[in-house]
Amino acid sequence: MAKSVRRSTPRPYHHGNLASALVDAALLLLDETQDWNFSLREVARRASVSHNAPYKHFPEKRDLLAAVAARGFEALAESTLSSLEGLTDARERLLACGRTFVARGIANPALYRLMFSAVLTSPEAGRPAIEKVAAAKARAIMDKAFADATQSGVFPPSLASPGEGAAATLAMWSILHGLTMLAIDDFVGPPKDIEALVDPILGALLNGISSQPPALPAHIWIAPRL
Amino acid sequence: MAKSVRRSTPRPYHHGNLASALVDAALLLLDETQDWNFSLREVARRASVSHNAPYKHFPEKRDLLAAVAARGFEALAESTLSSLEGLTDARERLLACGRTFVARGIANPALYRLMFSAVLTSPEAGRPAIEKVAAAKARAIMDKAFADATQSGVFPPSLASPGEGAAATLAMWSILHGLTMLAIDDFVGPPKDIEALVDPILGALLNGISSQPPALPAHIWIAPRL
DNA sequence: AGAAAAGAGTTGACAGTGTCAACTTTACTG
DNA sequence: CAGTAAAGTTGACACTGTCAACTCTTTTCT
Repeated sequence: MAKSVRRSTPRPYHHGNLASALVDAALLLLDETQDWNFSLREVARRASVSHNAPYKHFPEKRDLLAAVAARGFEALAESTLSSLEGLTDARERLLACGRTFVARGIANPALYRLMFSAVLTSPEAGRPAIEKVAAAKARAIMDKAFADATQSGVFPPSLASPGEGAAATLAMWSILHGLTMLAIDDFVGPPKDIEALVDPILGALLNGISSQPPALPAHIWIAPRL
Repeated sequence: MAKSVRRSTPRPYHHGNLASALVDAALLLLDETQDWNFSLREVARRASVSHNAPYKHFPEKRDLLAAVAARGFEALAESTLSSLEGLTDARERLLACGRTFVARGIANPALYRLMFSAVLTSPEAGRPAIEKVAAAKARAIMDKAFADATQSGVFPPSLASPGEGAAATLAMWSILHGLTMLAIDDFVGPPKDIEALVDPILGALLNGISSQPPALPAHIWIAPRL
């Protein structure tokens, strides 16, 4: 803790990099309280800085939370990728995506809730940029798995069209998100058993999609606002 | 506003019934701010009572919110029932349930979010009783529609077994909840178009379920903790 | 009936919050 | 090496949820 200690990363300013230390502290508090109603001041306390220091890095509390959510999406992307390692069957890969998605949510409910919550969304600017790019990264992985599955014949070729493809991925996205939410918000349980349900449930959806793809009413456009 | 005015409902105490007036005010605030971070004091102000009057009816802010959520579930149950009127085809009825479910969520995002949120859940007591019974009422409607569909041959008879039936309804429940959440949290849109996607998406799931019902891993038990 | 108890609402207080403004210290720039 | 901008601090403000003590009204009990 001595000030003379040299770090491998050069610390450009007073603290080193407060910003990421604050995110760390917030991540911890989020896990402890399972709620993002903790005070900015408490976060500052944990980082051993004054109650106003955070404002030099995050204009509002919301911005800190957005940075936390971004971390969550990055972690999700990483886990998903590593869960895909070694799997070659396209359908297997889709199921693996689903399993890690739900598992991560159940492992850290408050973080998951925050990531998909709209507390972050400001009326005029929408979702903060930092979160958008992190979320897009995570989303791209699943979209790719889906596209691969289409190409390798798991789904009918019509799903390669942007419209039908979007509807199908939205369906998958929805069922996973819904299942996770219901589990972490205590509407069904116990959580570990819910995880085991991803395969059969997502499996049923995939079957339904391949036998009769969700037909998009013409002219409808689904905006993936990530 | 004079005190001498006689109401049809006898007002037993000072205000009439503050409790429900508070819920009304909170419902309004919820809709205005799209967030339940409004202050209890503001609710009291709107009901023209002192900042501490609410505590005579709700021990904590959480309890007021629970009452608000309960109202939401009751409204949902009512809408669902009325959307079912005149529909006889079992599959049509299931789709109608889905449509109203999503539509209600999109029509009042903050209320929907509150209803399914875990802010209300206290660590020891779980979800407040008042919300549980209201939610159970709403849930029972969809469960019944599902059971009817099984009985009238939309799904294979194995879905009449408690296990498979539970998994299947959970799948439906999940895809609707997930779709609604993604829509109201601004991950996909525009909302009106998402509503139009309920039929094709839920339809695909129903197809998948009937062609190959989600098989429950033995011994797994899904607790519908409503 | 009247007295006593309970219910409903009020006033005042307390610690704690998010954020603003003004200040000091440090690090980097020309 | 001076000067400026970034990073962090101190103090203040209005506001919050909740507790305790008080008052007024309604109900209940003899």
